[in-house]
Amino acid sequence: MPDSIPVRTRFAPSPTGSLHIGGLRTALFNWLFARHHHGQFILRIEDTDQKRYDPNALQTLIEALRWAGVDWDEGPDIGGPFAPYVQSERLDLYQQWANWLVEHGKAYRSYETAEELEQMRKGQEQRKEQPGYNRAHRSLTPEQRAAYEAEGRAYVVRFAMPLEGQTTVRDLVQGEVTFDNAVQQDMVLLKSDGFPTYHLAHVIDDHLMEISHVMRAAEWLPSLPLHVQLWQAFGWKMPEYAHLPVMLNPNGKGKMSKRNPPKDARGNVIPVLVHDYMNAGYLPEAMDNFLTNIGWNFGDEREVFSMAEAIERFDTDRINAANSAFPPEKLDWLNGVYIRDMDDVELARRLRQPLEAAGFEVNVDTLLRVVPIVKTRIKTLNDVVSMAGFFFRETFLPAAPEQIIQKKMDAASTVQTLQAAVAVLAGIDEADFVTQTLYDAVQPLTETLGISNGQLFGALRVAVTGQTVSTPTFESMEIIGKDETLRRLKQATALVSAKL
RNA sequence: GGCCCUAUCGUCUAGCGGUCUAGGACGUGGCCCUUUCAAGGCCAAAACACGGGUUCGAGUCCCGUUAGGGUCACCA
Repeated sequence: MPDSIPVRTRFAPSPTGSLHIGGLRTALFNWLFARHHHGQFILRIEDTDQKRYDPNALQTLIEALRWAGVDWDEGPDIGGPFAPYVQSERLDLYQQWANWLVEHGKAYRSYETAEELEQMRKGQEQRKEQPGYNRAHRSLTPEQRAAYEAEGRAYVVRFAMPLEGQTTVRDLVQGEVTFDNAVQQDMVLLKSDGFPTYHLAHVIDDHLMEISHVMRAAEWLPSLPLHVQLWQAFGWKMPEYAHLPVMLNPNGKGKMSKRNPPKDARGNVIPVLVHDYMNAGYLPEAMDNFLTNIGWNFGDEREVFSMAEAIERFDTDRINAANSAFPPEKLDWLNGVYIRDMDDVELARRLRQPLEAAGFEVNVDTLLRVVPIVKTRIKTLNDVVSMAGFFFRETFLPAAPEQIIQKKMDAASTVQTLQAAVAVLAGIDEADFVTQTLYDAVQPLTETLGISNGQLFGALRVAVTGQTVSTPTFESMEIIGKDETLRRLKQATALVSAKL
């Protein structure tokens, strides 16, 4: 289904730090939309605020997007027909068009100093007036202007917003939105340092880069009338706008932000940056699926789907206009789903990193054998460390004797149990040291010892793994091997004996 | 406070006038399985904010109220 106008969307973050989780969702939606319509997705860097510029941010940003599997057709790293894709390298363009607006009476130079503006705001506050620029320099006489110029004053270029009438836009998500022009501000388009503000830069770039659809967070909705008027002032064809619902804190109070860190139901801090999720062991597949499900719905009552499937049916008509709270439990659940569904070899590959980061030397053969018994037990990749890290520990860390002793047992009965198990296990050939054989050999001991499976297996499990919460007993023994299993059981016997 | 947006289970959502005694998912509770922890299976509790209209008929359309959110910079 060929579209009449080629779809071109963009993600235009400002490089002020690592990518915000909400930013990733915005990127994802733009990307999904472009891919669905067989169009292009562009990455553009909006570094027009010199005060907030972070030189490492671009790299981090790219890293996060790549991690999530978002790819772009044009961007600062790969160039493209409308390069450069970094706004600080396009300054002359913005200045040129700002001048054009001034020359055509659509904008004007404003010479107030920061202090003067501060004064004005204070006055407004005292008089309990609505804050905003008073348009003092909107109609300066040529003489006044010349005087300020002669003074050598710096100036900003402000947009001359229409003073009456209304601005109505049909937003793809929000529907028809109408604003009174009279309450709008004469916003700054070009700052005194020669850099453009977002308002000016995005309109010029979206025009020049032939962007067809602007999908951005609903936080931008209040400045939409300004943008619409800017498009009209330039006489350019406006792209479609789609304002995405804002992602709110898990409790629904306020949007997710770095200041004011969100918390989950138990009071744990919820990370806001994509890198935090990367480091916490979340899978990009799960993260993408999760984020795509907030504010958009796959349909058919399906919640688990790949990005390839999402691309097939992604469109703006299923985007919800209502804001939504960030559901952290759902992310954990989804991540678990993806871990369980993953091929063992692939999962092993991904488990390696967190294991090594925890200081373990990873034996790949062992890891491959461990994967099947951990995959249903972990929610994040990092969970493997606490659940199965012991398989890779250089020297075994035995559990405390109290932990080896099971419910309704004492040191004496535990020692008796461990010794009985050692006797049985010692008689099994190394080649037969596999789960089922071990189970069949050991289980009958419950009869002779008069204890339950739970007591028997529990004692052995804690003795052999060193953990009260761990992978299952016999599976773990098989991986650990006969010699080491026996050694650990004897060590545990000694440990508990000391309690007699 | 002004302006704008939104309003279905605790949460993410389905629902686009009759098929809604409102569906799915997460979470929660219970049961089963069980060797810890999970996973898995089964079951349960849980919502159309309120008030007016429109209509034969409203969760679905309109208005108001209330509530929540966003935004009011030479930041994006």
